[in-house]
Amino acid sequence: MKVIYNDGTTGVCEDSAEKLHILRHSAAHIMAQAVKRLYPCAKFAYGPANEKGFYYDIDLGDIKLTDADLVAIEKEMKAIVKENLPIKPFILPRNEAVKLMQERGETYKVEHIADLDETEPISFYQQGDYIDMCRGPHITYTKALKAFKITGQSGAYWKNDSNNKMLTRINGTAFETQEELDNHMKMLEEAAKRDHRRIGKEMNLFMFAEEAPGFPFFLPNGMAIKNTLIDYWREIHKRDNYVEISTPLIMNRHLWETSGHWDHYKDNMYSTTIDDETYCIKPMNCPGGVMVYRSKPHSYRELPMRVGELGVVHRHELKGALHGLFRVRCFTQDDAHIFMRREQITDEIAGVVHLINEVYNKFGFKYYVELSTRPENSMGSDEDWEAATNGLIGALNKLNMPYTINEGDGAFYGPKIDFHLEDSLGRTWQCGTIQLDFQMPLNFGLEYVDEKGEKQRPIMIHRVCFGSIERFIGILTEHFAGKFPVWLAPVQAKVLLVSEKSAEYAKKVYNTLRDAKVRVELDNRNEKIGYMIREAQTVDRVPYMVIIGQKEAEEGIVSIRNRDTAQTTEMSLEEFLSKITAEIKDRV
RNA sequence: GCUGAUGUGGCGCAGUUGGUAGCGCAAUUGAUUCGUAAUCAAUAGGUCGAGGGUUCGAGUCCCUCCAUCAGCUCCA
Repeated sequence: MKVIYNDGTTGVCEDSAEKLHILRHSAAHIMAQAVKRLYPCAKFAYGPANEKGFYYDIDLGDIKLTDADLVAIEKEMKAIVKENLPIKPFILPRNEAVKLMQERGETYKVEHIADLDETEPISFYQQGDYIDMCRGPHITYTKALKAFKITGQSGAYWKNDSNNKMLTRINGTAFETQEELDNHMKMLEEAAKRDHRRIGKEMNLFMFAEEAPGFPFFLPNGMAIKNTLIDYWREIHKRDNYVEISTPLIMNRHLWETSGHWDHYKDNMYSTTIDDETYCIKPMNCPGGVMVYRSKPHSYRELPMRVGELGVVHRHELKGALHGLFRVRCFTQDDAHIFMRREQITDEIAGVVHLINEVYNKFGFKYYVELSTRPENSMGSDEDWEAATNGLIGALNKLNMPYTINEGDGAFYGPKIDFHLEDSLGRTWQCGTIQLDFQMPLNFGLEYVDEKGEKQRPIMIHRVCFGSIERFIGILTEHFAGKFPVWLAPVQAKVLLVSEKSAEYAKKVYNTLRDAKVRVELDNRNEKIGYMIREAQTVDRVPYMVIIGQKEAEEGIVSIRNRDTAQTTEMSLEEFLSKITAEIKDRV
């Protein structure tokens, strides 16, 4: 693909990712040109390419765009492409650049120039009468943009700051060929079919009600998944020498002042008044865990103490942020707090990283790791923050774990390692996190007695694997498109009755499976077998359909239809029982 | 919280310029006893998100709230 740079030279771009990025960036310009033609008052802010496509943030004054307007903009873009305008760069010294943008009423660009390096000259790209301040490079003619689509509009703050004015963001995407664009649109449709909110409704996993926005109700099927995950969690934690506790949901304000949450997290905490005193509903489990530690003296011999808690927390999230199980106001953290000595930091963090890695591999998730450093509004000394941050970096380096740094995104009490899982739409969600904390032990005066009989202050790790069990179930639902592996499936086997003549045998098969603790259901309705299979396959997504008719009853066997292969296999009931129970036990 | 959109029986949807709510699936009942992705028929089910207003008359028009969706911001 031929591209032009801001010094006017041209070149050929071979790298496919880079090509796509340039193409999309040029698409953003062409869209802006189309918007300017239709809405001369438009002022442009930022208009970059991203991994999904491109967007442009535009100030349209009081104009509100409708879907029809977006269609018109897309049509105008096609016209610009057809005109095949040459795209030409030019460079201006700073003062002339400001002047040009002022003349054209581009106040956001003027503000942008003020943010740029003062010594650098400023480059512009022009196509027809449209001029955009831009670093480039771009395609050389508008006709090189062959496949694009406007995908929607939304609001976006100028410079992504909620204190600033909200602009109109028009989103689009572009590809090198129409075929790639079509495939992309098809992929989005497929992803929408996997939406956990839709599947959760179909499979009766969970529900929401207007009376409790953001607070999920778990239905029997969803509860089966939740409990199965918890069983798994308890098993691996017990193996790794964790103990488990449970602490109160509601504790008084004084505690939250001590922990620092009152100062740093007040706006997100629900509270209530009991006997004229303010009590808070816990948004985090750590103070509870700390109180358990503090309840008696500890020897260095007890450390590290790994204390787990499946804690239900409530946080008042902004209503616009709520999103199915991905973002709720009440969720269960698979939390644990590790109390340890300074020299145990690296080993303990490494142990947690191993555990989280094991859990994610179990489900076949892709993930990446981020290190978040000290935020602006935080507590503690610089030395402690530096020591804590170096502790995390040391452990990551020791494990050769690649990571990126997220500056200033740590918790208010310490830096953290975040694990981000990718969902079916390519969005990433923070799940696991490991936070190193020197503050909470200080605030609560935690101690242990060392080998010399002297009192020392322990260091604390806060960590979760699933993060939020609710969010994790949402991600699992989309990951598997509702076709959960046998061990997780809410209904693991469904007995389907061909005709009432074999009802007695079907009941026996059902009871045998049920007695072996298989999550089994019996469909003995007067329906044709095809009808029952269709429902078990497409709605319930049951891994094994156990078909029982006269043949099976007479021969004392079962016919097993596999959800994933659609193949039917005949076998003895004992054989099926040992197969399915082994799969459940081995968690496959 | 911000920008834009949406809100009709359990679910998915239709309802033309305001005239008193319909369809498919599911449910219930009856018939059928039928072997691998939908058997036929009948029945029942809705104060059209909530509250105000305009009108002789509002699911349709106006206002205010609530919830949801796409994003922004924020976060597990």
